[in-house]
Amino acid sequence: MTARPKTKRGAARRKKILEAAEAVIGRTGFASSSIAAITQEADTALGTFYIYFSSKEAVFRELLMEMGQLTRRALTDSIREMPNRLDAEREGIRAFLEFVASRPSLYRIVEEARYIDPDAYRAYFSTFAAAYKHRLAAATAAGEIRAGDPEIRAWALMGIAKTLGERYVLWEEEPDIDRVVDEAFQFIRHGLEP
Amino acid sequence: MTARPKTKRGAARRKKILEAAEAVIGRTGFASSSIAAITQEADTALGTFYIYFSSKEAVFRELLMEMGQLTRRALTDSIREMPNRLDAEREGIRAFLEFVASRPSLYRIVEEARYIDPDAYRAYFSTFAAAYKHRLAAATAAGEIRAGDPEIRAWALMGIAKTLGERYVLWEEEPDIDRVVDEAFQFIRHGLEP
DNA sequence: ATGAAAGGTGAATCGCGTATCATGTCGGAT
DNA sequence: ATCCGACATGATACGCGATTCACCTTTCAT
Repeated sequence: MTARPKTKRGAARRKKILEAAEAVIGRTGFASSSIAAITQEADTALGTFYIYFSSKEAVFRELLMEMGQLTRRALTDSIREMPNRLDAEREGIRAFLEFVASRPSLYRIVEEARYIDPDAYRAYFSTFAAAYKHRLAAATAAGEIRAGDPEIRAWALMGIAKTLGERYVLWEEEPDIDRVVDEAFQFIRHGLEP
Repeated sequence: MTARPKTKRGAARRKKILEAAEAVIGRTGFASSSIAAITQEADTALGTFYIYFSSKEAVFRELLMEMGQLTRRALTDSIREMPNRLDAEREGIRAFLEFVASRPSLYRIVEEARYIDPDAYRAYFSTFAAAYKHRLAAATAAGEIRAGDPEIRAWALMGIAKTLGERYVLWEEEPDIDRVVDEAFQFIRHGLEP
């Protein structure tokens, strides 16, 4: 019944399966990732999977959560020291693209969530958007950026990041993140500047 | 062997199945759309499906092509009369959002192509990007917009459109397209203006 | 050292959905 | 009116993969 592991052995095994799931699903997509393939990648018997996860969807959901936490952390860490919104935008994009480069599987998993678990997908991005909107509104009030609907802007900016991440990080053998950040930021800066 | 229809009856039947496929796949996603569900929606026997399509992937690919043509047409039609790039940007976004509103299924199908047929998905957007890039480069040369990498800009702008389409058209009961276009365009205009 | 709980196994079950095919029906050319 | 190719049917074969389960092994508290 998908119990939490109660020994270090169990915890290690669970982790191994979770990592294998990330790798396999990230590589071949959700549909073509069989439990057999995942457990094989984890050097584990098939049945063991069901000790820690109730279904394929369940691991998927857990990976989505993980992605959310990691992305959030990467972004807040990169932004924390920035003196104003525009600098924060630039570093936020950089952090995001670097995160995509470091965990490409997780990026693919998030996008595929739209079809596996639409509610979770919506919640995922709506949460990001809400925080983003809040920051943009504060920056507007502080006069750091031009006035404008902070929600629409938040979604537009997320759209830029998502798409550039896919095109210039996932699709590229050797991503040139600095160049992409610089070019994108020129556009965004003028778009937001007072 | 998936022959082209040779009578009007055949052509009508094929079309009926294609439309049913668009509806069903757009509504429930590719994975959970069985041939049975599609043929049922088309008031057709299951086996008839295979007279016109060799597999589920095959209809999917055809729908993707259709979407490409329709989107292209909608965009070029809306842009044709525009005197400059900035006006074209504004009307291009509007046309895209209106197209999403009118054919939501097709939007979902395109995005799901990433997982069903990755090569086709890449080709799809790369083709758009190439044309877009060309236009942005021309506009730069004409002094209509500030200098900047036209390719990165093209992908960034496509990202904005895709994401706003999803959030403010697909997810909204009664999309307020004008408002979204106005807000997004303010941002884009300043981002590109000389 | 021991036994009970936790962890691990993989063959077998089971449901589902793709694709086939043997058997009709239709339509329009002659 | 007849006939032949085009169309249409739906029961069924078939494969695949998720999930289960009866049984075995390891861990660790006592």
